[in-house]
Amino acid sequence: MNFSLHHQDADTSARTGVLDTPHGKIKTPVFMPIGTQGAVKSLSPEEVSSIGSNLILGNTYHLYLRPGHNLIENAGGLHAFMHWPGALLTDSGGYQVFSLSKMNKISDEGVEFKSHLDGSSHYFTPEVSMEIQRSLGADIIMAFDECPMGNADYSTVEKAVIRTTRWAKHCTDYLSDHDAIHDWDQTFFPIVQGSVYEDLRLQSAGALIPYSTCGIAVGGLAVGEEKNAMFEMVELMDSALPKDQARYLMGVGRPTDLVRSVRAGMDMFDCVLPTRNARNGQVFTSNGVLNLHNEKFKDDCDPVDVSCSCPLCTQYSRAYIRHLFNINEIFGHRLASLHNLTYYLSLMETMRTEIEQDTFQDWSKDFLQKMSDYKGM
RNA sequence: GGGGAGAUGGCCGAGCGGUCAAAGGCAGCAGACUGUAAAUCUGCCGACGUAUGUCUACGGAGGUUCGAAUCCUUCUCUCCCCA
Repeated sequence: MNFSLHHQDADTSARTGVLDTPHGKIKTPVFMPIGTQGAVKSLSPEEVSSIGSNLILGNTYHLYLRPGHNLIENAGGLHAFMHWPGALLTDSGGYQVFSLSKMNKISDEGVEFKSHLDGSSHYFTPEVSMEIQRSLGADIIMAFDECPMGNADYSTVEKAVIRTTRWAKHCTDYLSDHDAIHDWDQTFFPIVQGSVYEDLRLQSAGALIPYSTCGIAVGGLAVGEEKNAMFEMVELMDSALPKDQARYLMGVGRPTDLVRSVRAGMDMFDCVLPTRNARNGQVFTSNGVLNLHNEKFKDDCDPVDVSCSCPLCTQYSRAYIRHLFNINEIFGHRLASLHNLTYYLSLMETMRTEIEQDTFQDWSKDFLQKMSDYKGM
């Protein structure tokens, strides 16, 4: 796999590029829909593909617990198992160590955790995470990291940085000793930690760059810290990370977060918001966020967003989608998910175009100015 | 005709002398959601008021009591069993 820069914006750190993966070329900046358990919730792979996505996420922790990575390996890998035609990235399970921390015990070697499904005990080390990700066979595999909460104190974060560095070595050692199982290469991305502490971020980046070949991730953000602190870290990473590698800002975010982060030189994003919020009745539009449950849409025969080309906006009214949510019909979840992903993907496409045309500076300023009037964007 | 059970807020349903404007569920209304334990979670939900509060309420009428959704009388209606 390789990453090539295509165009560097003259006025900001924004850039376009191409990630050339064994399962297709990915234009960056890119937003990756999340398919944690081998499915982008409520949607078929064909639908996800049809709205222009060619890189989605899976999750090591969840797929290991259910249905089990051996099954997926025997099925020919996650691409084949879920019938996904595009490229895949699997997260390592590191985030679950954080989000399910009540059930976990972290040591320098790994994490002992209890399954959230049946309480059974399991043990993840960097090696185990790599072993599972070898089985799953994603094009991009993520380092097993420790992701402290946004309000973690300095010494906790420092420990996490040290552990994450050490674990990155364990990951790459395992990978060099164990070839890919499937017929394509897998590319390893380390994950920078350090929370909102500038020196720890720089320390983490410096220690992890040796382990990255064509991409590196920034983790541990959008986990409860101040938004300004988050962007300070993103900007810090812009200067600290190699220009010729893809930068993946993990778990981010809202539409304005994406624009601000692209301005700061980030190339890859993933977030549950478009799909989760869709299922909860909230859609992102060019004119702000809409809660589809709201009574005010009861008789509203306009499309959700006139400027959107998704199936929801081109074929159905606000009154209809509100009705679907009102009666708790899954078709509503599907349409809203398609819409939100379409919104995100088209936002990325717009940014790519604006960067290529060297109009990104003005465009992004206008966009952020307009969206500042809208809560939730 | 005889015997029995019951009527509670939009609906279902608990409560069986004060701590009851009345549990819980549903429906309704609003909000939250950032590497997905999420089709989840939170708040509101008799009326008026921002609120302390005030008023009206547990089928109707009357009564007992300091106090009644809860006890008594009676009326109306519903359901079940036997003829």
